[in-house]
Amino acid sequence: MKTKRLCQFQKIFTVRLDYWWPPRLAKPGLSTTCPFITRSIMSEAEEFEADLPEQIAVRLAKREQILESGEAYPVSLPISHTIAEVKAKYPNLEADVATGESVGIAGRIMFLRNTGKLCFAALQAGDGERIQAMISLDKVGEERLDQWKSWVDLGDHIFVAGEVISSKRGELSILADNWQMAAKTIRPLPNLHNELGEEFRVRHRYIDLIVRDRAREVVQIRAQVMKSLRNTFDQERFTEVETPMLQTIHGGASARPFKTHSNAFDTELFLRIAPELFLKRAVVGGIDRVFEINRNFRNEGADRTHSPEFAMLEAYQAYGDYNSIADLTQRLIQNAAQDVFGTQVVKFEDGTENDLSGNWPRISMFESLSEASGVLVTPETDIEILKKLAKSVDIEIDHPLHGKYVEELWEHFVKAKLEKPTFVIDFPVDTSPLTRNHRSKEGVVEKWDLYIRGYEQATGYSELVDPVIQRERFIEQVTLAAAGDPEAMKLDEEFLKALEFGMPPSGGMGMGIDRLLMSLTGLGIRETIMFPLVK
RNA sequence: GGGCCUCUAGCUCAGUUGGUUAGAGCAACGGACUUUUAAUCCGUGGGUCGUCGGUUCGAUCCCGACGGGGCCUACCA
Repeated sequence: MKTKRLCQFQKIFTVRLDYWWPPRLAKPGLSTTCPFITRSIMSEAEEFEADLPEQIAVRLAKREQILESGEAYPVSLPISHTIAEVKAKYPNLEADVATGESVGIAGRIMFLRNTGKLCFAALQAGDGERIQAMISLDKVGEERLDQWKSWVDLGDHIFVAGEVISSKRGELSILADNWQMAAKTIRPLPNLHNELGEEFRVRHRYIDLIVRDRAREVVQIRAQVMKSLRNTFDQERFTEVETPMLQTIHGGASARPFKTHSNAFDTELFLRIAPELFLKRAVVGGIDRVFEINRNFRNEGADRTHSPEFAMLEAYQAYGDYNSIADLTQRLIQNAAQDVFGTQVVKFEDGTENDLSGNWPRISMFESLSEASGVLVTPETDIEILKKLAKSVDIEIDHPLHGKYVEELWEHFVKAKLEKPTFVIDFPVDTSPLTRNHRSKEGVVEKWDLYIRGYEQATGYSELVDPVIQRERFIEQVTLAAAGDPEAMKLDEEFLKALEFGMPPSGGMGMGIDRLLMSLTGLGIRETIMFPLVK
């Protein structure tokens, strides 16, 4: 596929050189009276490479013809109204009415019907609004009508000036006094009557955006969700910052990083897997309520819920804890649903609903696991008992950490049964190196994961701010790394130094924006990201 | 990483149990049409059947490798 595309591209390139380099002489058969009619598109197209895809050769030929008598890509056009403005001004015209108002509009041709002396075209603006243009012999004259018929293709950007009327069929239209090419297209739009395949849509998102309303909607929804999140943070007096994406030590999460190299510093750099350690430095510095929405990069598998680069939200609140930050998270999501959809019960395309309203339950990881499995599981439970339990339900775990077993077992026994948004609270200590020990329970930390529709949506902590314990936890991680766990964190001395200058007690949270969009729309991650990475 | 499936025209897809010339709709080209909405009518062109190799008298079809894509599984705060 790739090589085929490349070949086509090279062909076009070759054709262009061929055209521009030896200055082209006047065409044979060029008539002084009516050049556009006497030279057929086909004979023009035959001058191009024979194996160039036919429709592209034809359109390149049309482009040349247009350029000979004017502009195919004019720099500006006398546009007086958007399509939406014209439609808003005349919402209910009777059939066959002339308004007397002249406008100039532009749009992409999405429908084209050329008949003998009257041509119709549906022009579409970027926002998807459409209006009909009518090109008639008595308004534009024979020459311009013939040019319209031979030069204009589906997909072209066209400017039309004329009176706003309604057609005999009652459709709001511009009856053109004049028309002009706004941008000639070289490639044909795909067949608009069939659904495009998923792969085609992802690889050609710009076409998807042209032809599919929902694709445009998702882009708008995403923008509105971002705006709503920032509004909520603003209301709660949080400050937005941006922290390094290129880091000398990757930390703040356990994931395999992308590596790169700085020539200037002659040093290995990592694309960040999380902004956490820098945002905490900001809190140390006195930015008490801080958040960042930006990209994280993880060099791991990609599937319906994972993308190698993904938008991440992290927020830290001084003098908050994992309860206050859970409350904040709930408000962020509920406000987003309310702001964007006007309801906290969002509806998906397949008819299912996602009820985000009310106060979300908080369940304990150990208690819910004990209940679901019928085996009492606590931080003191012998790891051999956990191994036996895992074996009894065919879960294979090969990991030295007690907490890893607890989490895996919890996912097996409880996760799938969660329907409403739920905070799962109080995680094992040994898998949460950046989290404060629970204020009253032994062996667990003040951490929650938020699950919505079975996906992990967000996570929150009472942040570990004791620099001595933090150092111990890091050393444990480094020991794990030495033992071959590639995801274990590296010791970040600069971060520890910052903590030693005193970080106030804080709550912190992280949430995947793409997954939030999934929860709000029911779409897969490759639909919520406009241009997802494809090979 | 493991398993299964898939790749045919610009797009969506048929089809060939291995056989002369690979089809449809839309799109394109030529023609007719002053109210079309996937118009209609007449005519025409367009394909290295993902790539390379093997089996065969003969391969788009069978086999293998490679490449693209998908699904399941594993990994993934």
